Amino acid sequence: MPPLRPRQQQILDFIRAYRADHSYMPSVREIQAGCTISSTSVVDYNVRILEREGYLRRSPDISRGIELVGDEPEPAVELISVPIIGAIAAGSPMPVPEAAQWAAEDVETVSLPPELTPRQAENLYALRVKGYSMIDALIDDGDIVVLRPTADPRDGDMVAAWLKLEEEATLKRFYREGDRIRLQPANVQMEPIVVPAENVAVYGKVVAVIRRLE
Amino acid sequence: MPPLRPRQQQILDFIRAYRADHSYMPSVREIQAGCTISSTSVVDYNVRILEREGYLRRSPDISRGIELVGDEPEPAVELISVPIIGAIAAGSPMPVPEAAQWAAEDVETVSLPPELTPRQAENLYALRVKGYSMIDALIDDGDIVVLRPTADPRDGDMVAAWLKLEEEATLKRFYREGDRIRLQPANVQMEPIVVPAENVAVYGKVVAVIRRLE
DNA sequence: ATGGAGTTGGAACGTCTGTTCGCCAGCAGC
DNA sequence: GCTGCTGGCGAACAGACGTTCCAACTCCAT
Repeated sequence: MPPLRPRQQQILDFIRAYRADHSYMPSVREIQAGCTISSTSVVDYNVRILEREGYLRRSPDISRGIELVGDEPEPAVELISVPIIGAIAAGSPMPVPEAAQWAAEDVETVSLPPELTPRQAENLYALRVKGYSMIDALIDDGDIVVLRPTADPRDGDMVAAWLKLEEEATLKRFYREGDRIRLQPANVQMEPIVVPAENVAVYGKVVAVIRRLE
Repeated sequence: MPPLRPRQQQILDFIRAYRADHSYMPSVREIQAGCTISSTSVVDYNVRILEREGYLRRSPDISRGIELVGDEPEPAVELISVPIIGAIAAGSPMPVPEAAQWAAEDVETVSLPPELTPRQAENLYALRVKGYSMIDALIDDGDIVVLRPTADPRDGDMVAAWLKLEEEATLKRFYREGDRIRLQPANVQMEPIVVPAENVAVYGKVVAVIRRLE
């Protein structure tokens, strides 16, 4: 990465400082005011460079849609315990994660090593896979999948989806295509399925798969 | 704090999940869509209650100006560290585990949680899978396989085998059939291969597979 | 029923905010 | 001189977004 121009460094510093004060991100005009820049276009110009250089990401047309990369507050969490709240299989209803269940003492749990811990490690839960219906996602009978509730999955995310009409749970890669959704098996040899968005409920995003063979 | 209404709990869950996915906060309309609410005013109404009850804070007139109050980390236990001594791919020679390598400081390692630790946990090593040639063992590009050296594998064990003639590494279930060996893909839809015993070198037995998706 | 409190639905208003476009100033190379 | 490049400026546009108002609906005690 080439060294940043003063302006860009100034803007980056401002965003970081702002981030420390609020949990939302600054708007272009707030950056403008904070760095005493006289036009929003200058901010846009430099933020665009910062994005190109990989210092941050932007979501187009979204207010305050800046995301700092490498912003993990990650205070070296050593080992976190994730409850296995049920099983997932094609044709049986999917367990819905509820905070109430997590307090229960009799739930089995699995621990995640640091390498497996996602940046955001809140509200994780795990499911045991029953049967071979997830085999196109490269997931075997007995595997443990670790999930995180997701508000709106991004294209390419591996998600646990419930097909309402078919009454079937499935693990596939998620792609939005207009008002329909393409679910793509992880196994490149297999064909995707495309369904209307209203037929799909996404319960979570797969953050890890664990298979124990001995 | 009084118990939350379902709507409010739903909205709170959505905001938390959303925040796991982005570093900025959801807009009112995104909450609306994500919770399948038919009006933004309903969102506003309930978010107002959540604010009054102290679950979050809002900055008036600011896009995505919601802030969650309170964030917390987690405890820890024990875990063992396994060195990743190389990569495995069809066609490239398989790294041989040597105690000498393990002392090296620059080797990457992966930690195994207690649930993944086999009873016999000595001399474990791990390999990173390159490419899609192990897909019939339900193993994806980038997966980590944890192995234990084995003298004579038992039938049904998943082993890392080196096919001498083909110069190919592979992960398959191991079955002895007289003076030949049947290597059976984990994927039940795929066909086994049968080779003479002298064409197979077994480097280790797979005790766990770890896949990280985020 | 009856009324009121709690909640939802629909729509509109006005502001907030990202984005774009044209223009200008310096500066290096030819 | 001309040209291209970088960086800054100002204004305007279009869409994103918070907010508000009002009608309607549910539920429950009266």
